[in-house]
Amino acid sequence: MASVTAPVGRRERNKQVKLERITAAARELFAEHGVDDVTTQQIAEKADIGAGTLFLYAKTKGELLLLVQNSAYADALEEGRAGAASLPDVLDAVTAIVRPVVHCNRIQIDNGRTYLRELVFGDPEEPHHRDALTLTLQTEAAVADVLRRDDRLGEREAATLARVISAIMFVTMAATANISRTVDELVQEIRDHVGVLLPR
Amino acid sequence: MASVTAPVGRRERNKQVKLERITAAARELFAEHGVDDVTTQQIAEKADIGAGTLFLYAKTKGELLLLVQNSAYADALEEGRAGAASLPDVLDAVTAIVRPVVHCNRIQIDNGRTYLRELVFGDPEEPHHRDALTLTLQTEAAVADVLRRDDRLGEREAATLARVISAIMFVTMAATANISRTVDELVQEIRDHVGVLLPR
DNA sequence: CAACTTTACTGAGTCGACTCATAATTGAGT
DNA sequence: ACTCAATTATGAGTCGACTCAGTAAAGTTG
Repeated sequence: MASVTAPVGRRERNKQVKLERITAAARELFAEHGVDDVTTQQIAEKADIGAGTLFLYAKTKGELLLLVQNSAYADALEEGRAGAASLPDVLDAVTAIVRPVVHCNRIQIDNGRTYLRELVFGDPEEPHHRDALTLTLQTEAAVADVLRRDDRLGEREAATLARVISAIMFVTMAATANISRTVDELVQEIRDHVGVLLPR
Repeated sequence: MASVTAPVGRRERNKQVKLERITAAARELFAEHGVDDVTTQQIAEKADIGAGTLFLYAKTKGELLLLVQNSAYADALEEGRAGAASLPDVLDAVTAIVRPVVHCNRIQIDNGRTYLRELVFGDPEEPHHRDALTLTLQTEAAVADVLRRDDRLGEREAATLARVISAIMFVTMAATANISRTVDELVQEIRDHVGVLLPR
């Protein structure tokens, strides 16, 4: 998990600890039962905090899901970057980034759907929401890095193509938000589209 | 308003009447106060039915919004088709269809956002949901009809281009779901994109 | 360290979407 | 007209997300 925050007084440290307890509790419960079948009370109980305290760390249950998925997403992106580094073929390398990202949004299909819904329609001013958008851009940047290896692609072409791939990932996941598809099927579908777009 | 249902016994007629009362009540209240500031109780009261009865006509409050917006959407599409018929220029004609459709999803910006959210993430098996998807396809068909006037565009080209325009409308509205933009600004933006795509 | 300010925590309470057991209403069969 | 079996309506009740007034824990100052 990629932590970004800085430590200071006891207050800050306590806050950090609680945030992590909440994240862990929510992640486990969401993964096991699905977002809709977990109450905020249960999460609070598991995290050993008061029911109201939860809402000091995430304004809504939806934001809480963003919080949880973000931490999984950050891990997935790291994994994808590492995998891509050792793959010479550009299409393989892009796929290596795509797979874990798709995977972490499909641990529970309904959770993935709810996550995307929050991402698109939640309040973009909320901190966890901003984090989510940042991760999206970081994914795009990772893809662009891979694309730049192909010297037929200039800086601009790589950036645009990366955004297009990012859009395809998003649309593929959103369009299937209600449908049971395996991660492999989704990844293959995205890979096919990307294959068409890359220079031959 | 484009009604589709057939009349039969008293039972069916009563049902129809109630559905219309509900739709009218919800439409007024949503338009005046916004979806989030209207309770299902208020709607039931205004429609003069029991609180539970509402949920026999729409499984969730979200479905209720689809029900309402669909009837406005159907009107808007009719208006757009009529307007397009008298405009010789293809770009103007497409814009004539686009404008009322965008408009009816922006009467209240939050309603538009909630509508799109339901459309993408709601249960596609629900009847009102299917109606909404049908309207989207009908809009696409109306655009395709206009495009076919240009004889440089074959049947396939017109169909594909119509879908692309439909996608642009959707994405433009979704991407600005959280942002205050006037209808005119959105329409202009869409028109610009379409202008680029049409053959010159 | 005592007095005081600021920040964080708490859980009982609110509010509203949705359910469900019960009661009407309808239409078919006789 | 009179069963009787659907079908439809009802509203009190449930359940859970979120709030808020009161309390506790840091931090700060002299």
